[in-house]
Amino acid sequence: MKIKSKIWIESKNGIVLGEGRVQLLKKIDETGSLNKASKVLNISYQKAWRLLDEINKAAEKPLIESKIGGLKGGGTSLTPYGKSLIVIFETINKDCWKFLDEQLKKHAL
Amino acid sequence: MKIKSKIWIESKNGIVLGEGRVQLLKKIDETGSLNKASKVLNISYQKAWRLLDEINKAAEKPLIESKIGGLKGGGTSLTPYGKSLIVIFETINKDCWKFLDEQLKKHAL
DNA sequence: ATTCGTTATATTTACATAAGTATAACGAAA
DNA sequence: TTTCGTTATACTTATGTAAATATAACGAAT
Repeated sequence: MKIKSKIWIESKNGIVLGEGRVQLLKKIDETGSLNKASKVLNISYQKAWRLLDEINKAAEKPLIESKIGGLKGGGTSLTPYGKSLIVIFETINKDCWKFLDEQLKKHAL
Repeated sequence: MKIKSKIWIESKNGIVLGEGRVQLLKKIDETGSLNKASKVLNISYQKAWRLLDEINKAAEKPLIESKIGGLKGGGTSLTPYGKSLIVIFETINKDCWKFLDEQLKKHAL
């Protein structure tokens, strides 16, 4: 018997961060490109783009910046706000898992 | 900005309890019947039955007891173990929500 | 102007999950 | 033994979500 959880952060305009979105943003930060990030994560570019679009619509301040065109075609990068939000999300997520494991033990399951 | 979560309890044989399963079990406890519970919850009997089947396969000890036939056609009821598990689940779930709200405040979001 | 790799978007197709339909099995009581 | 409301199960049909396909837009450098 084990306890599992999923957490997400949302505003009145939709979901800002969940596990999948954080994973995507981290890969964008690593690669500098939404296109490359989607390939590494093995999801379609369209799905990745839609996720980013939803994040943008839900967030109060921009988490990412996109550039279109140019020699390298463009690219996507994280804002300092975006980076800090990711760290906070992952911290809370880990702490939540720890909390739940403790609760399960406490109730003797 | 608010933080949300879903938790569930699983064994090596599948998911024992989640929010939907707990809701179903509680309605079974109220009505004494899987059929009635499914109608109250506005889900098909087949879906409700499948959920119960998965619970039975996943659980180490039975959470429910079913009777087929008889004057009233039969019925489904919760075992003491099932009832206690529901209480534990709901307690942990509420405590988890509280914990997450605190974490969000702590990180100033 | 052309090239290039990217972002941005619409449209179609596939698939997994839920819903709907149908039917058998059961057993206590009249 | 017939009736009744239930559990149990298979099979078909929708439906919503993801994937696939296609294409436009962009702009720095050559």
